[in-house]
Amino acid sequence: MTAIGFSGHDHSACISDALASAEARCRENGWRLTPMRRRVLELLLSEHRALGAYDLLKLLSEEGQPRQPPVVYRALAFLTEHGFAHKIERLNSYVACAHPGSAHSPIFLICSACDKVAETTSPSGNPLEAAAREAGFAMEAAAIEASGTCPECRARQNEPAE
Amino acid sequence: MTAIGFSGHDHSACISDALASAEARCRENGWRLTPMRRRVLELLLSEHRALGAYDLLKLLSEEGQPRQPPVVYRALAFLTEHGFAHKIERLNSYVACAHPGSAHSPIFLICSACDKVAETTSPSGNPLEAAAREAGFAMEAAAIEASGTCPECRARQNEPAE
DNA sequence: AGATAGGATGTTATACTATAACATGTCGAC
DNA sequence: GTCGACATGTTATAGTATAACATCCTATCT
Repeated sequence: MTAIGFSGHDHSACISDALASAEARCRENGWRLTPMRRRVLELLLSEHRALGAYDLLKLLSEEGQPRQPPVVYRALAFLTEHGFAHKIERLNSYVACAHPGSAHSPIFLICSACDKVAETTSPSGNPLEAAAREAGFAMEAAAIEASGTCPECRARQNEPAE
Repeated sequence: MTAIGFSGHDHSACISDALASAEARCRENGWRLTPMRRRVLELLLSEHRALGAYDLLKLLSEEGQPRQPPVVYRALAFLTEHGFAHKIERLNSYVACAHPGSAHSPIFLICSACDKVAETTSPSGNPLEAAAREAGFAMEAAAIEASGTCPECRARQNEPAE
């Protein structure tokens, strides 16, 4: 599995796939992908970037009636609960899931230069499992977040030109 | 390296070791472990539990003059910057570092039943490194946090008695 | 069609987390 | 002893999140 987010993918397909997958999974499970929830997911999908709840709120407000925080928090709760989005704790913000449908313990690579967030998974099984087992700890959920510089921003820094 | 925090260690030694280590490292590096900073570290060390900034603020206030948020946030900034404490992003709170002195990318095991936090490290090198390298990502910092149930709380749940 | 029950959204208010900005104090180097 | 650097005190405010209650929508049963 490879990191999705920094470059080299057809992003419009990425969006439509994710939406189609979300619709299918909701239909199968009897969840309701309401217009509000769908719209928030679309906004999150529009870029591989983490958006804060209040960023989303602003975008939603610009589209019509003013919205209140609970509206977007509720949509985010639905999306994260069912694996359509993830919260990036370090940024207090949210990204669409890049691997919808598959159960996974994601690893996020957060570029501090351009704010893009790539989602990948551990190549060699989940390392936490080993650490948790050793400690006798029953793991339920995990968040792995790394900050750094993405390939594109590194290239940009090396040929700074001006 | 084993997980420190859930049980089976001499906690008073744990506290005095950490304080001594912090003092030594500050002396070596010319950092100032002021009374305020030292006190916040002591409070964090008093249990292997994550404390919020406002919890600390309350404890400090009870000890004397009322304190304002920046006081504790500044102490926390100093402690985290120099590796004496870590922030637990999922909880918006802070723990004393259980492995002071050694450079490390910690893994936190957070018990959702008793709120204790154990700090351990990956047994087999850092898995993020591999994922990051594969993505061409230059990693600077990482946070690995797992939620679940600690051994003691699991035992308690299994023999619930009454 | 009407009644009803569950869940989704609207709305107000407020709690919790964090920092900006500026004043004041402390301590060591010169 | 004064100067500069750093630490702390203080006020105000920004940013993140949720409680609580009202309303509405939709699916189902009769």
